[in-house]
Amino acid sequence: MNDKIDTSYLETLLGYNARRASLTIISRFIERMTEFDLRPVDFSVLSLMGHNPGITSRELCNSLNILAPNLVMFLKVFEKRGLVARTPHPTDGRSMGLTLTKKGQKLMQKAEVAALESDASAAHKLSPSEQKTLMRLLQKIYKTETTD
Amino acid sequence: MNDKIDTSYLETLLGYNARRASLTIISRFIERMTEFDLRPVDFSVLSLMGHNPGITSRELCNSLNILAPNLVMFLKVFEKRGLVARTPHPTDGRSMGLTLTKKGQKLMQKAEVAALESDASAAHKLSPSEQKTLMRLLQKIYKTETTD
DNA sequence: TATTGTTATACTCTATAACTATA
DNA sequence: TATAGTTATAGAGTATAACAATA
Repeated sequence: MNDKIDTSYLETLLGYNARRASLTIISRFIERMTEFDLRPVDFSVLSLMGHNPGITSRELCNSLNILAPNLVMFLKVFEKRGLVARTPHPTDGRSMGLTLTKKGQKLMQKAEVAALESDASAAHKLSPSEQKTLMRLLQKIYKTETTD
Repeated sequence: MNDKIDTSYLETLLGYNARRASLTIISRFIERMTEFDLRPVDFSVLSLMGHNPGITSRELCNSLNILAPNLVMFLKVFEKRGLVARTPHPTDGRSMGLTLTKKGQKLMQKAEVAALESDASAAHKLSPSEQKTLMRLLQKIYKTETTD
């Protein structure tokens, strides 16, 4: 299609390659998650909640680089869908402890399996050892960064 | 900071790692490009134009996954800044051939050097061979995809 | 009839300022 | 005073529909 267009310079850039690969993986992920009516952010928030029962909004925001005002809306929708329960924090009266409901847990169980399947299909051209290497190198990049 | 939050599951997902790494690299890139008043999209468009003189809007859109209506605005700004010249296409009266002006060329020469520097600094924790491997694996992922 | 480029517009995502209640 | 959560809103980024000019 773009036969005669030379993209060789852009392909020498790490940022270009990372963004293209990231978009490829995520667009596949988005498609896969429509079944559960979850966007990538929704998935991350709910997954973190499932693995960290009682987590607070602030902790979610810090971990996922989400701004507080934006999280509020997400949580409202989750509550309306019956996926999340908010219970008063035992010691801090300002905070709310967030947990998945039974319904939320059942949904995320299936969604997390689907997520791994989506990953596997996006990386199907890579050998298991290449996939491991890729994950390691990616983490090496973003984990060396200060969060803010 | 997020000491007690368990993100281990998310870190097993390729998509999560790719997105986090991609954001790390790109936020650094964005910062570096403020000097030239270029966003990542601007850089990609102008770079592709520099390496493919006479490229058309449609070709840019296809190569970079940009929608035509959005490109129009970018090009207007580029023209106003004196970075891009539009000349009638030799054979197709509908198309316009896009080229960098002298000013655009000088800007992109410096910007492309800065881009490579930004990349290098984002990947400073990776050895040269690791960087090469990372690029290869990323390309393997998005190049196996059909563009549309 | 199909395609390039364009206009206008809508929608989503992300960001900022200001408020409340608790600490 | 500082922080957690909330409200309202603004901005950037991305998407859709419809049109004129040319093929």
